Amino acid sequence: MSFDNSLSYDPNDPKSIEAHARKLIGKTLRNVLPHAKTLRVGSSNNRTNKGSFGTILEEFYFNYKPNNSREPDFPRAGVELKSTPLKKLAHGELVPKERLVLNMINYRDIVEETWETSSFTKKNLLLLLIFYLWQENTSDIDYLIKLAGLWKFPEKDLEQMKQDWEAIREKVIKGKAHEISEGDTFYLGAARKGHKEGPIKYCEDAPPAKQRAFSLKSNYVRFILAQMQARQAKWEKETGPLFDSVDDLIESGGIENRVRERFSHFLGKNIPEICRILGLTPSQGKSRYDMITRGILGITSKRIEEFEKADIILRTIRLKENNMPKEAISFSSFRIKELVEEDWDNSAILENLGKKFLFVVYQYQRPVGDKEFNNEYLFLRKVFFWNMPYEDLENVVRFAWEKVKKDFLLGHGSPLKSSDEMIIHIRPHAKNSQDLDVMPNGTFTTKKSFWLNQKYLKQVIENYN
DNA sequence: GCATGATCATGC
DNA sequence: GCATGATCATGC
Repeated sequence: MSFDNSLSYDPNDPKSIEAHARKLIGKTLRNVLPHAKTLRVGSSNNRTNKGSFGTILEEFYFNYKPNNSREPDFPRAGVELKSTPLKKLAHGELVPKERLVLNMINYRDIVEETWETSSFTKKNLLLLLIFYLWQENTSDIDYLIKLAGLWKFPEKDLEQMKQDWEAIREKVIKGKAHEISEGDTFYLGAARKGHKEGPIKYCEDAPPAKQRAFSLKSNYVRFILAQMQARQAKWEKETGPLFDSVDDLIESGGIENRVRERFSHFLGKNIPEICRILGLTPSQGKSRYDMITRGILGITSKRIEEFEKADIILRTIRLKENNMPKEAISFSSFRIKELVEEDWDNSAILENLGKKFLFVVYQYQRPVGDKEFNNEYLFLRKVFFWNMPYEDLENVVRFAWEKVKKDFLLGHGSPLKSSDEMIIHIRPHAKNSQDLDVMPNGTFTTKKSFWLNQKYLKQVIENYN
């Protein structure tokens, strides 16, 4: 399979594929594909403009040629794309219109396979599901896409599916493929599927059997739908938007302009004044300045929808008069055992530091002789997007990470100091000193995380103008 | 006064 | 109960 170079997502990364898929929610293929009307799908000698929803989606939205490979659709990410119709019941409830067909059953191959090595598990363990609302007399490009997201089967369901798969395999081994019926199994069914040539001969001594495909029964699809709807509802509850509507986005000129605009009214103001304008009372929590920053963005104590989608990390920094950040910046605590198993390319720190940051910088300006870091003296100074230069990541952070990994394996609990001047350092990040993590040698140490060095941050902020 | 270790309030 | 996004505390 070949991928377009100019993809607007990373086909090797499940999260990126999912993010691309989620942009479809609330839209139709016609909305997202400018030339949808004239699209012609299929191979060159078999082109048609009556492509089904799934083929149009694959070929023109995800930009790869549909295939019959035994690999998942996104082989490096291990993600299999499936789109499936919903229908609306009289009282408005959305339910799956049909079972979800997965891969074809190959009667000759399955007898040689085990569940673990099967073409089924190779292909279908991580699904990207796109649910669209089917409507009568409507062309595929006009179906409204209701839901999109990754789906992983719960472990106990996989166990049942394994048993179902084995039951189907048993029948084939006994030469009874022609007797297979959907009632044989529980979650994973063997659905009759296509094949105009009629029953196929798969074994000398057995009667020919109809072609079948592994499928999820429609009530199982209903369960998936409910789970994904719940996840979507939770997400909506926990996130707030920067824009109320398309018009709002167009008028304000996109995320970057909206962010500048929101902060511009507050630049140069001190904390008490910002809080007065916003009607906020600063909390006692250590993340109080983060909350004020979110207040300026118009989204209090909620995740920001557009930042989540664009993978932007928002960080608030307080500078002292000499431009030195008062504190370093922390990342999530890691599990040492996971860190030492990582390669650089899939390391958590590379993933984090590879992202785009929005730095919101406040600075103290204290009257001469006053040593108090009082909110009165803290002013909003700079707001800017930043991402770490490639050379810093590859020439410094990479070696820092290698040292950390090596030292943890040798049993050192605090492998990298900020005085090592390697951009990042390791420090405790825990509830308290009893909140522990396990070292490779079995001893315990306080949970740790990576932190961005203050000196490095000072340079980054000074370099921005 | 900085570097390092320890910990907090909050939201889910 | 844990992660988040930070700040607080202390020893050198």
